[in-house]
Amino acid sequence: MSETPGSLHAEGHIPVTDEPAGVERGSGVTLWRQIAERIEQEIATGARPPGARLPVETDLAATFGVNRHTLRRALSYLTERGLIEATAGRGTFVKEPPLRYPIGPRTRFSEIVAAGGREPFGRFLGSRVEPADAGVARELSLAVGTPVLRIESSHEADGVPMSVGTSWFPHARCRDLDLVYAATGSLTRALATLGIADYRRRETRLTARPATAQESQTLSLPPGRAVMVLERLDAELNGAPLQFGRSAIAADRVQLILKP
Amino acid sequence: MSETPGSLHAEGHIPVTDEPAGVERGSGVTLWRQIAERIEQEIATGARPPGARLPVETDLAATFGVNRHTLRRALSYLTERGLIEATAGRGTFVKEPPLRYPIGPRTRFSEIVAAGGREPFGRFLGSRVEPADAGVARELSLAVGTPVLRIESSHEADGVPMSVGTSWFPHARCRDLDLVYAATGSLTRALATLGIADYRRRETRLTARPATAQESQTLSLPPGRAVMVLERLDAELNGAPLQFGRSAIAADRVQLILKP
DNA sequence: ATATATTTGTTCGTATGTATC
DNA sequence: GGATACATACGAACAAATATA
Repeated sequence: MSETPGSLHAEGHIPVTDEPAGVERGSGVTLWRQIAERIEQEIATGARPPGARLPVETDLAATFGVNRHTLRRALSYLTERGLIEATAGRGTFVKEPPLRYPIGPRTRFSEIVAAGGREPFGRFLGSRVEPADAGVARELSLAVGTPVLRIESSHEADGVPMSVGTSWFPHARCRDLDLVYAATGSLTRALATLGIADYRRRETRLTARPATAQESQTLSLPPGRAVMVLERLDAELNGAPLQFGRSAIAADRVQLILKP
Repeated sequence: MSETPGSLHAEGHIPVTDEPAGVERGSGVTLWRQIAERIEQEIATGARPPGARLPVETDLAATFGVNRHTLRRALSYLTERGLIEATAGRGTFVKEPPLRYPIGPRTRFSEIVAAGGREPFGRFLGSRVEPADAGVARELSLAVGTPVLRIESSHEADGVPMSVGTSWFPHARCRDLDLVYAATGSLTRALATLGIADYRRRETRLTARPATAQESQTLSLPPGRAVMVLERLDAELNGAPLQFGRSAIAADRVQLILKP
C-alpha cells in the first residue's frame, strides 16, 4: 500500500518517492495492470508504432519505478493479448497490427451447422502424427497415447480468414490422409480415397473465449476479440469415431444461424 | 538447471535430491510446464474431479519440490485454459464442466438445467412497455412503434449466473406477462397463464464478443471474458411470433450442444 | 459481530540459464 | 567468445479476500 512498510502519507500529500511514469501505489489497481494499460495506450496512440522495440526490461522497470518481475507481469499480459512479442536475446517488439480486413456485416454461416461441416475445410496448414492426449483420446474413444493424425487448417471466405482449427483422426484408420488432403484441399475427397465414402456428425458443441495471441495473428483479429470455439465429433456409419475437430471462428465476422 | 549452484550431476546419475512428484530438472522442459501437464492429467483422469479443491499453493509447491512462484506459474496457465479457478482466501478448485445446453426447437432453460441435476432459476430484473424499434418490429413481424413488452432477466443454475438478456413480446398478446414471470421466475409458467401452453423455436442466431462491463458485473465474470450472444425467435404453434430475445451467455460456464 | 487464521495475490530481491547479435 | 536481453527459478514479505473460531 505505502512506499515503505509503516510509512503512510495522507490523501493529497505529495509522496516523497516521485512516481516517474504515473504508476500510483495504493490506488487499488495493481502496479502491473497500470503499467500494462499505459503501454497498451502508448501502442494504441502510435507513440510506440508497430515493429518498434521496447526498452529493455531492466530499463522499463526503472522508468516505472518497479521491480523487473512486476514489469514482466505487465509484458506477459500484453504478450498473451498479442500486442507485443518478446524474443530472448533480441528484445521486445510491438507487433504488427493484425487487422487487415475491414469489419463488415457478419457472414451468416448456417452451412457450417446445416451441412455438418462436411464441405472442404479450406487451407491446409500442416499435419503431424502424435500420441492422443486425454481429451482427444476420450473423444475418439481411444486409449491415451494411441497415435492420432493431427491436421491444422483454416477456412476463408472471399480471402478473409473466418476460422482456424485442428482435427484429429485415428492414425490407424487414416494413414496419409493429410497428404491427399493437402493435395486436393478437400477432406471429403481425401476420406474417399480411404474408402470412407460417408460419415455423419455425432455432436457439435459451441462455446467462446477471447482469442489467443496466435489466433489473433492467423485470423487478423485485434487483440482481445472473441472467438467461437466449435467442437465437432464425426463418426463413420458403423459408429466408429472418425474425426474430432476444434475450430476457432472469428466471432466478429461470423454469425451462426441455426434453423430448427 | 542444477539443484545447487555449481553442482552438476551427470546424465543417468540419480540426483541427490529426489524428485518426489516426477518433476525432472534439466530435462529441457520447464518445471512449471511439467507441473501444469501433470495436474491437467490428474484432472483429465478424474483423480481430481470437478469441484475438488487443490492443496494450498505452499503444499503443492512442496510436493513438487519447487518454489511457490514456479507452482503459481503452472496454476496460472491452467487458469487461463479454464481448468481451474482460484479465489483468494478460499482456495483453488477444479472447475465444474460447462453446462451442456442443447439447442433445439423446444429449448427450455429450466428443463435443461433440471435435467443436469441442477437448480434452475430465472431472475426477473425489470420490464417496461415500449414502442417496437425497427429491429424488434422486423423480428416479431409487427409495425414499427407497436407496443411491445420488454423484459430483462437473468438465468442461474445452482445460484451461478449463466446468462443475462432482453426479450420482447407483442404487448397485445402478452399483457401482464411480466407480473407473472416476476412472481414465478418461470417464463414457461407465465406464458401458460396466458393460454400459451407451447411454443417453438423458429430461429437461433449465434455470435460472440467480449463481455461489457455491465455484463461482467451481472454475470460475475472477470473483465475481458467472452460471452456468446444468442438471438432467438420463438413462435406460437400457429406460427405467430411470440418472443424475440437477445441473451449474453457466460461462455465459460455454458456449452451449447447442437444435436445433429 | 469480532477477531484470528488461512489462502491466494502482489511486490521486491537475487541468481542463473539460454538465445541472439 | 563475449555482451546483451529475455526466461526460469528460488527466497522473503506483506496485502487482500475469505473462512472460521
